[in-house]
Amino acid sequence: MPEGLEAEIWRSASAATVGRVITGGSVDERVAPPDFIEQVTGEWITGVRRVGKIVLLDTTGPTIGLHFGMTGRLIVDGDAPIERLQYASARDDPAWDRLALLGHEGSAPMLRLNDPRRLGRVRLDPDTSGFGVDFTAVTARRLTAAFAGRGSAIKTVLLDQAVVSGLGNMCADEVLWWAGTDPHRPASSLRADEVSRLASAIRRRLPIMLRRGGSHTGVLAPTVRSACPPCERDGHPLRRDTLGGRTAVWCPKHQH
DNA sequence: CGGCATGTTTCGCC
DNA sequence: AGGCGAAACATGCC
Repeated sequence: MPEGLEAEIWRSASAATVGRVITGGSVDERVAPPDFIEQVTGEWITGVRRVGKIVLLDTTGPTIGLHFGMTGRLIVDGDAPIERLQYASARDDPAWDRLALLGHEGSAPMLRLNDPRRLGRVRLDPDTSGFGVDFTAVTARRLTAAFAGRGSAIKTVLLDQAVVSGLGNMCADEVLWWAGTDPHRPASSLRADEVSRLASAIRRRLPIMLRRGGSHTGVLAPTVRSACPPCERDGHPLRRDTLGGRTAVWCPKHQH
């Protein structure tokens, strides 16, 4: 579930660490550089940013990049901003901590990356140059340019972080549902009005889901995805297809 | 027990 | 060269 929306929630929560010094910590060396703690200890956190699905902590030393994979979550000052991760464990087992950053001596870690499946990554000075337009800055013009020459399915192209950054599987299905676009359509085949509807769906629906708490709060919420009930818009049964190796949930009646 | 799961990276094939 | 799709990664959960 960690998509751009979750990264945004965690970025926001991480703001509490700005101005603090990193006094030490621990990492799982399978997901972070071995000298990570050494590199950041003694540095101050000067700001927090988000690029796509990555949370960036700027420091007086290197920038810390946090990538959450499929099951990672961030705990700031002992508080998980997103308690229940869909499809991930609801438990908060310290054995799954892949990173812990310590602040004031004697207090709990100011930041913990907890990730059972260990598909997340912790990086120093990550290269963020390859990311496409952020999901918060999508326009019809930018999408049109990005879709040119892309003959693969629009759903797959939306998930390509070099095209639009921050969209994950659930949000991609969600915006296609709202735009009324069949996820199998070749991206380059979308007409101007269809690209425009898609851009509007991304700009209008995602902020609503962000306010509701993340990518699992849409029309195609996890329970809907697994049960495929009648479409909320027109009553036609939703369909599940495998597309680009992932599950696509969509309505064959109103998505063309 | 078998199958499925939100994401990225890698690899082989056109 | 670069787009594309499949496989791999790792592990909890239903």
